[in-house]
Amino acid sequence: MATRTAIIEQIYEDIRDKILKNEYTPGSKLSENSLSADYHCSRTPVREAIKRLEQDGFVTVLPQSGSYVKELTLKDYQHIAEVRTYLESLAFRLNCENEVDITPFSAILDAMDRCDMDNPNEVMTFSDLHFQFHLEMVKASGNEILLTTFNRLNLNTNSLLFYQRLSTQGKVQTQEEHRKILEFLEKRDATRGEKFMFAHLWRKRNAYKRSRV
Amino acid sequence: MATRTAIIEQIYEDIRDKILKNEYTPGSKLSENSLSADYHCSRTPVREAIKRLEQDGFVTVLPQSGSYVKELTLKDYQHIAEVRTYLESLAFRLNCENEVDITPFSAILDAMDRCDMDNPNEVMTFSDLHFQFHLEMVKASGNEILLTTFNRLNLNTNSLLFYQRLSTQGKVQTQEEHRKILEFLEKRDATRGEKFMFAHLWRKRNAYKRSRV
DNA sequence: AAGTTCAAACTAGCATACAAGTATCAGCAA
DNA sequence: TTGCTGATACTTGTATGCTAGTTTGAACTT
Repeated sequence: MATRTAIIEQIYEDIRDKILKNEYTPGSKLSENSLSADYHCSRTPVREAIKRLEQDGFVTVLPQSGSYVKELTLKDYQHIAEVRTYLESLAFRLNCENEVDITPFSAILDAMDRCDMDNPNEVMTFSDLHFQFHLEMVKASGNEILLTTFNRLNLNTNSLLFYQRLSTQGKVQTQEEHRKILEFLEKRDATRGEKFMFAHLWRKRNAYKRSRV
Repeated sequence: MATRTAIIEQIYEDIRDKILKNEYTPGSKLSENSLSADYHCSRTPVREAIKRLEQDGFVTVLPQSGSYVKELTLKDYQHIAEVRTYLESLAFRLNCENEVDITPFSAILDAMDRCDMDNPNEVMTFSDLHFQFHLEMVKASGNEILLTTFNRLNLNTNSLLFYQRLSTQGKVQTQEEHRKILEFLEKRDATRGEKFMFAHLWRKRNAYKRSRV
């Protein structure tokens, strides 16, 4: 049975995906009326979906006026990268403590290795898998609150965080780092592994910071 | 002008406060009908407030059945403490980078020093100031996303995190650590300061973990 | 022609009505 | 007495109507 309340969830995800895919561009308006027409439902579920999007930082609501897709600045990206760095460092530490199985992680890395970086489609796959890897790290931690916090962290950033290194060379370096992270995880070396994980992510943060000009 | 939409905000905060004050005990039901009667409004704003409470982890909504105040387990407290540790460590590092002024922090610590731990009221004040200190650390970082993330981190935990050390002895130790944190902050020693901040918070996390029996 | 004003149209906030799923409890059977 | 069943009352989910704030643009003034 698809529960009835799933309608809101569905609208939420659909709008969010369209924002992530840039079908709704930053600054564009999200009208309750037109959206309810699009989804063949009343304004109520649309309204609740928009409220959630606002909560999660995708949308800005101006009272009595309208809802607009939020524009993220480079500074926002930097801030998100900062928080992500720390959340994922925590995830790594917890995974060491819990002695998680690394085979699922290895599987993802293997799949990433098989991607041909001269094929745009596979570059996309590579990026998706890359995100999967990091998400899996958080999921495996067994800390639900950490996972929720991570998921809420405006995933707009995926594009910028992970669609960056497109070249075969970039792939090799990224993968080397990922393998090393897994090595530390296998050895349950929380201290050094966390340091490495931190550096892996913080570098990207610094890139945002520098590019502010 | 008090904007009209403030109604939802007001209901949200009121219910949240009542949950924090234990006026609504964990497991108890939050009926849209009775709440809308309490607040002399329709179900719509109440509904949106409850949806926000659900998002923020205070309430569990069972479809077509009802909303209930979430019961937090010791494990939840541990998980929250873990995430807080890392978020505040980040805050400390950013404050070092930004070379923030430490006087507001000192002021809070001074006020804490003046609390008489034999007077229950002042113990309460001490706890509030304690939370203020940590919140200020996050606010000063200038990372809005970090602040939002921190604020959402179910503040139920305050009671357990900060109402713990009630004795004069506990106060002294806590304050010593806080002063040391400020010293590191003043010296802009991100590396060692962050380590100390981490230890300061992680100890509490370990206390939760141990007490699981 | 440019700026201002005011009214009309549009937007979301809120109230209310109805639909549909869930829980409860009385009545019955074993 | 205990366990089951079914009807009823109650809950939230969704639709819709009305209100009030916001925006827009055309007419008017300067």
